[in-house]
Amino acid sequence: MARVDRSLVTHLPLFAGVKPDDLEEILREARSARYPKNSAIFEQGADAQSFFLLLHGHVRAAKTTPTGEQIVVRYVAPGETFGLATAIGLAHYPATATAVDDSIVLIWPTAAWPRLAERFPSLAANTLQTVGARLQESHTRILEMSTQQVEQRVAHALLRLAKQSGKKLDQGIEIDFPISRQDIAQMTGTTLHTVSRILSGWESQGLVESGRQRIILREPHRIVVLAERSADSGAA
Amino acid sequence: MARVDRSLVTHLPLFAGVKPDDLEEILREARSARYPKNSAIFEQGADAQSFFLLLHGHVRAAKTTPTGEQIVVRYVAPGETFGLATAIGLAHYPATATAVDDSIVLIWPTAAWPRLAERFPSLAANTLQTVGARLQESHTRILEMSTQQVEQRVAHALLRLAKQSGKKLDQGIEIDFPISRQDIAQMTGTTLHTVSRILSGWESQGLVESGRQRIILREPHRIVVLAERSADSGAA
DNA sequence: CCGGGTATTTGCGATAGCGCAAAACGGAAC
DNA sequence: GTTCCGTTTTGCGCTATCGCAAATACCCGG
Repeated sequence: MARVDRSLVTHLPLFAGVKPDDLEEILREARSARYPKNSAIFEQGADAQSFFLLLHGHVRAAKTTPTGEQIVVRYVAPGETFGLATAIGLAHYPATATAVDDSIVLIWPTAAWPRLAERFPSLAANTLQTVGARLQESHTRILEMSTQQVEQRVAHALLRLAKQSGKKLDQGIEIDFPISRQDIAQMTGTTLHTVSRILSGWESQGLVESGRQRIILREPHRIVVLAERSADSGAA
Repeated sequence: MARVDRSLVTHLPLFAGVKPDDLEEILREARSARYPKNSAIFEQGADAQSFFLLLHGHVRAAKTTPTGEQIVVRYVAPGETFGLATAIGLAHYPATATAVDDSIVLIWPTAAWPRLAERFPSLAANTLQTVGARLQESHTRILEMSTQQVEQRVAHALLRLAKQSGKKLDQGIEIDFPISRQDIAQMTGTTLHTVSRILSGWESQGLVESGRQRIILREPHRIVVLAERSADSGAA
């Protein structure tokens, strides 16, 4: 099996506090794979046979209801893990993972987790921290959905995406992977129609520039203001 | 310091796979305390100086926005941990914890966590699992808020409370701690008014019996049906 | 360069649920 | 028993947002 280039992963928070030799040992158990744009990595409900570290590209994790509605749980950026079902004690994946761009991942077999976690406490501790961070994010999202209107929620969602996966351009910050109105709707608990209306409005005010699966934040600061403004404060 | 009675905690999932001697060592680092009904255990934003295991009673974890709106993050039942800020790498509590009933807790100092986690991998693994389970619950809640109407969400919330903290009575299942319409609103992303209207409706159909901070599910099965029914299927 | 399919925009009517306000109720303290 | 305060109930108008439908616009493959 091809050796993984350590320089890509050494400085990830996931491996903070792991000694180089130990890291070597951890990486020896992984293989790497490439997923082309729009290909499925795993399906909700399938046996959790592996867990993943994204090296390159972007992955969308989405959860589907029995009746077919979907929500986007999160977008995975390079350097982040996903598919940790095993680590948190699930036999099946709770969501579906899809590459939204050509992506390269490291893959560990589920069976390797217990040994790795016991042998490398830093790895377990780091994983606990990332899962905890995701829990915080979920709570924040619940708080927003409970207390804010759609426009604010969309603003927050885009700002978060920009921070996580934004590419700085002269004209502003571009979300660095293809994302549709529908995706944003599924991140914010609304419909693609409403998202479209909101972005149209922003576009006419020069706040964003957007097109087919593409969004550029032209005036991030003014969007921050939008995101934080309380329900009443009206517009012109 | 008073020795903690092992029989109360031995069989908790948190300590699964921990040897009796080790458990003894873990418990030696804890002290216990009693919080009377409606007393604060810690405040959102405060230094995370301790983490907790609830032995008896019920605790509400709630998150507040800068503008003062609150949501209930969860209710803690006996045997569950809370205030794990440290374990997930936070220096400050992300929510406020309040005893909703006279409660007894075990308290470990934050500083004890890193050593315990490293020394007892089972403890770390179990904690990762509980945090993971909470993450799943949060995602479920987000999914519900995104796809269901208020009545279904309230139904789900009550069923979950009944499962977690229900007391079986002849007449049905009673939520075993004081809980107001406002609390339920804050768990489901709606207002106390709407919750009140919904419960009034259910009461007149004999589904529930409720009063001041008290709810009995008289016909859990019919509430399950309500919870699962899709948006359209109308009522009489 | 030309389809065909997907994504986006936009209009318009319907409505679930909010927000405000006021009244009724229930419990606890004295 | 009475008072006081927090909780619950209920009425009513309002509106943010949905849901449906139709028209564009855009991109990709051939």
